[in-house]
Amino acid sequence: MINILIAEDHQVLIDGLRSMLRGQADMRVVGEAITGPEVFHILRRQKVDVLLLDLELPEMSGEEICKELPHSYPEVRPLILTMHQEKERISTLIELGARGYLFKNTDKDELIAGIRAVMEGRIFLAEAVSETLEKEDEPDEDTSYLPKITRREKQVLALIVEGLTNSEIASQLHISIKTVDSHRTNLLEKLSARNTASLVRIALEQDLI
Amino acid sequence: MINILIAEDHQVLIDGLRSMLRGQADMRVVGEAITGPEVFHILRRQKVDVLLLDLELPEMSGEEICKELPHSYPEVRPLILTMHQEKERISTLIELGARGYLFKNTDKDELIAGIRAVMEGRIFLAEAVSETLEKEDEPDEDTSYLPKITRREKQVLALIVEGLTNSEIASQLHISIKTVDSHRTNLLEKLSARNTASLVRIALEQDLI
DNA sequence: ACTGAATTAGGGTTTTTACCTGATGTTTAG
DNA sequence: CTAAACATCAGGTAAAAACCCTAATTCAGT
Repeated sequence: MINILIAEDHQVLIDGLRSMLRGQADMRVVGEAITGPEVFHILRRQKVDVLLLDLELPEMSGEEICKELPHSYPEVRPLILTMHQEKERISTLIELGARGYLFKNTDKDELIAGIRAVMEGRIFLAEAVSETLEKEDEPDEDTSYLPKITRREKQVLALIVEGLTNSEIASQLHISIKTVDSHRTNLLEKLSARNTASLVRIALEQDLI
Repeated sequence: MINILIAEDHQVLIDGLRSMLRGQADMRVVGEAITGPEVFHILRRQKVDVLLLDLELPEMSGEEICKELPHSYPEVRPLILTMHQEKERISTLIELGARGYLFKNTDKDELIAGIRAVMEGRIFLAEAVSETLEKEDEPDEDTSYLPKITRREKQVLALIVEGLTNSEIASQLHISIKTVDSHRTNLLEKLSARNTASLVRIALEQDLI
């Protein structure tokens, strides 16, 4: 018997998952947690094999929960269930101990397959995830690949995003305005930005600060 | 018999809704649409009383669907089902013809009550929505209140964030560079930004685009 | 010790942004 | 209907950013 805990704050989703699992004789939903702390509250008194985990729970992020789990409950296999497909987060979560990654547009078959896979100790990624991750390996052809920003450039970039001018950044870092200008030019080049506006947008979107 | 069409692109949600409606003898799910155009495709050949509508469908926004519905299918009552509670959008959607507004953390009772209410011609708002709307009246206390950005300013802001210069924005919107400059100045003032960089940061942080 | 990247910095020019004052027609909400 | 808010545009100025070229020093890795 596979004991499943659903960690999800939307009742409709919970019902959807329960309904998908209803037909499986060897699977049992042993609880529902709608906040992060509740997950641990239930784990304390209930044997759980697979944790279906929504990443956007109140009070505690999915990352935090995954980070905590291996210490206290190493036998629980977290299976991430999320709305968005950000390739950045996927690898992070797998490193933190997540055993699978599914989207909320998954169907019954994929959900069941995912649960069985993580029970057998394998890592299960939804089809869409695999596609996303594969693209990471290829050195990329024409699409914007991530250029390496240096330490200093990162500092300058952070101050630009905060709204400081070149002269303000110069005095803050005790360097010349011309140097800041150089870093700025290099940042524009590396991030393929046409001006400050797109530079800031890209920095925030790619989480480079 | 109440004929219900589910417009939702996440299979788990669809199953959740179906499962919640299963017990109701007088309700019948007559179809599932996972994109905007599909909604109209099904409406063409199927009598529908209540449309359970997710706002984030592919290919067509919830607003667009609500705007189209009254013309072609005035008998269909749209019941919005969404993740986020943005008070701005709620009133807009009600004006566009939405008959109800529910969140995805709604429970079975509220969903059923909502469907019956809109069938009887009433407007049904989830509890959480009513609370949100009430707060609109209060002029806010000390917290950073949101300055109202006008339609035009929003357009200009979006183009700034995309990295366009004033002259590019001017030709795109068919107005003078000086006018774009005015809008830009007003945006800086309204959002308390000191320059383009902070303007873009604030716009993205506050999700004003 | 050599190499390459990183950091630093200068001069000079053009483009863009920021800010000022003022003005006029249109839209909207009370 | 009427005032307020919005959208439009002008001239002018100063500051900032963007782009050009060049080049010295430092620092890490082979």
